[in-house]
Amino acid sequence: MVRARRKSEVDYAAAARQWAENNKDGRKPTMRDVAELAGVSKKTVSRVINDSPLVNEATRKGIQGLIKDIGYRPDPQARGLASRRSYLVGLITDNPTPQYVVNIQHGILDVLRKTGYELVVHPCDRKSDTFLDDARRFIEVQKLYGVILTPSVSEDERLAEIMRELGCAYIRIASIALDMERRMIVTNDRVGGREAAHHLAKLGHTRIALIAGRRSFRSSYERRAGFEEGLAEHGISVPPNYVLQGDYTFESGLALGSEILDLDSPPTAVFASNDEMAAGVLQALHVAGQTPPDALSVVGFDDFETATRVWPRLTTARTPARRIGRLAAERLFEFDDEGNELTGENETVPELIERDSTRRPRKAGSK
Amino acid sequence: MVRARRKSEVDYAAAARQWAENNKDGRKPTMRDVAELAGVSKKTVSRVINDSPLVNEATRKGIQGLIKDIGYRPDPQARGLASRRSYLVGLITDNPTPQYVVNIQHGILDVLRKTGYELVVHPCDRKSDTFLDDARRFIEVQKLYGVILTPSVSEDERLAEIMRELGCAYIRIASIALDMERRMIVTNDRVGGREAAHHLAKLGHTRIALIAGRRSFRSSYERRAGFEEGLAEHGISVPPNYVLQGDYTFESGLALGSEILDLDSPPTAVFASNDEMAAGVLQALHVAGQTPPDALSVVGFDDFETATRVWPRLTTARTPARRIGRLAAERLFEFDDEGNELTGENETVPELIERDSTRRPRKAGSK
DNA sequence: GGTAACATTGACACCGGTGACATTTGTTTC
DNA sequence: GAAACAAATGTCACCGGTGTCAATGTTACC
Repeated sequence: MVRARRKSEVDYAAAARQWAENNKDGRKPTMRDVAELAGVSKKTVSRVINDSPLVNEATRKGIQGLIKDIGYRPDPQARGLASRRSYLVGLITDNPTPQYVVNIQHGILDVLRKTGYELVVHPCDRKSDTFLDDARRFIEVQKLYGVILTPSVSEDERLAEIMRELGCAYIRIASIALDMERRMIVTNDRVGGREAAHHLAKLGHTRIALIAGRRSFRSSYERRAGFEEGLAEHGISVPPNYVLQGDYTFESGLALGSEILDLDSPPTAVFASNDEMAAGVLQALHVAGQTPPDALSVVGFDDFETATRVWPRLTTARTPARRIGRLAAERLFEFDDEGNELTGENETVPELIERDSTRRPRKAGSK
Repeated sequence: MVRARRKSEVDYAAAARQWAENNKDGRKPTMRDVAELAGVSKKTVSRVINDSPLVNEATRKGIQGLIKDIGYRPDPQARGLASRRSYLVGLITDNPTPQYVVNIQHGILDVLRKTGYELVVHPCDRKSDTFLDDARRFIEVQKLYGVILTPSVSEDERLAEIMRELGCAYIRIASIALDMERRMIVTNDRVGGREAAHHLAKLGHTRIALIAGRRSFRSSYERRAGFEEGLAEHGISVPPNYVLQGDYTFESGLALGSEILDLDSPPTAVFASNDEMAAGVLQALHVAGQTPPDALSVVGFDDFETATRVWPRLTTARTPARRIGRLAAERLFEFDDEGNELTGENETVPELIERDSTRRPRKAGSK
């Protein structure tokens, strides 16, 4: 029972003091320093910082204390070089909405901060013909621990294939499950579209237009499908001339907004597939001297900053971007290629936020 | 003259072919592979990839070709470990405006992409009491090549002192020169404030309110000072009850906007120290059922996305964030502790963008 | 022809860790 | 009390480069 004494002549606290004295010049301690002070081999220290179970409890405690006292930090480069990995997480994005990207970043960093990993950002252009090569090089050269992908790059199968080939853990954020569960965070945009539809239907709208998002984004399809499904439940459908093709930019919303106004029999409401386009529609109305929501109810999607900056403030389906980032990062760290159960959530569902950009239609019994 | 032949029996192209054949299993080549194929020592290869002048021209060309052919990429970890540095650039921010941050990031990456360096992002909270320690650890542990600091962390002298102490190159982005020229990118916000003032004065405004930005941001002071200076040139001054203290957030603009409306004798124009607050003021007007710019002219600052999303679109002084990021990164790479001349620009000047949120005041002869 | 000066290259330890495997010590089993 | 085993720790080469300094071959100059 009482063992411990074998070598615990070593007084870790004293060792720490000794270091403080002998190191007036402020050299950063290395693993070797720790090992010498503790009277053990580097390997044992290595085991301690890597939480190996093969270490005596007393030794572990002592070394941990020593490490703390002298402020030792393992060098990620050296660690990475020896173990052929790195302590970097990549974020590959090509999303046009800055607010989305920043929120995702914050969410990821919420998790990374506790881990000692760092986030390397990598915006890219999916249309560039060097896109795949660039991404591969990035991942390979940096030996990334893992990568988080946002729409629309997250939807690129060729990229996913590369990740697999390189054996790099990755999490894809997308609006449907494109991959094995452990590799996905799904933002259920379809539900968001449905909610938006219900909202407008309940208000009494029947003549409803739809502005679709950029074709290369799967969310564009999901949001639309959800919306049409939702309307269908109320026996409403969107006629072809009420379906407009946008690209998720404010400018497209602006242009399409005025197109809507010019229609022979304009709708009483529009669902724009994101806030930026919804903001564009609102602006088109203003430019035309009309007053939303009286002239036209507008529903957006995302609830990023823009939604509350415009007037009237947007009714919109919220995409909890920061939370999505957090989930993605958490999942990355419990990433598991052995196929064990994963614990965390992996789906977010948009919540409809009702604000001022929607109201009952005029004709259908507005007050 | 004709030497070259000494050892150039080595056929680099053949060596490359040989590699392709013997490496069916797709191992990543290392410097050693290159060296062996080229029939030289690792050190010589090292010299080639580091552009050392101590290499024979023919040898250099040959090795460069070989490197390209077999797709060799030096390992940044190994390189960094040996030379006690890294190929990472840090971006430390605490700016509340996502659009600013993303644009700065893009600007930096525009430059980094050509270099092989990667960008590690590090938002922080200047008010946290571990802020300085966290930053120090980040820089020290990652051995950052350099760091770019944005307002307001860029204005923290204690942080700058740490950077110097760690011998880490850094660039501070701020609205005045707080440091040696080679360490600064100055965004001349004062001029922006002045331009805004001239604009309003020329329109005929005399009763002008001012919403100041967050006190902890130097830009807040500069924008205000510039604005007041500009007005002074027209013999106008801002009375104390027209000066309101905001914090650069939309919400503060919203709240202060309604305060302005409640004033006994309201101004005919407001200068909000950034677009977010200006957007808040516009919204306050809308909420109160008033119509800008007739009711009140509003000038913002920054010209980020928000400026064009709101209605009326903001007249504002543009902060070229992406360009600022670019300049900062360029400067970082020509950073020079020897005090040689620096070539690049290190100041940006805001440009006033006139849009729809300003017009002549009613009383003073509006049409 | 001898040698100094240069241009070019190489040898080798080392950066700070980890992996694979060996060793030591204490405990159990029979 | 020897064998067998488990727990705890150590040894040593190696990850893929760079720094330092020495070695080599050439050319220049007297």
